[in-house]
Amino acid sequence: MNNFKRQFFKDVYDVVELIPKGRVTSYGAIARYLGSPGSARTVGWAMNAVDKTQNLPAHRVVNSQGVLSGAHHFNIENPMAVRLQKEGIEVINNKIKNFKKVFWDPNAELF
DNA sequence: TTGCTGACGGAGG
DNA sequence: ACCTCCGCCAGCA
Repeated sequence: MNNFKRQFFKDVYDVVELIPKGRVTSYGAIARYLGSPGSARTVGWAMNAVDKTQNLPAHRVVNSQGVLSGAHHFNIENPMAVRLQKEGIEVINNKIKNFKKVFWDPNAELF
């Protein structure tokens, strides 16, 4: 059980690392890919636990609406929105424009 | 153990 | 487009 949790976290990080530059995915998509469609919040929790120590593109993970719901967890000097815009993603009012186009679904791209 | 919180998601109104 | 409610799973006091 405890081992399962470890694996779940590890898988989350692995999937996040696989997100291509200029693309984004959602917490729910990751959770679903890992076989726990109801664990979207846990995915967010995992991100919060790792972003301080690891170098993970957590800015490429948003909610299902394309909103940067976790932007306030990033360093003010290096905001989530700016990081995304540097990768060519349009962010307007804390929300990703053309979300469907830049959306990267691990369930479809991976297998 | 209980209850509250939260980087969520979907269904309704 | 906006707001609410409910289900979900860990962490924490």
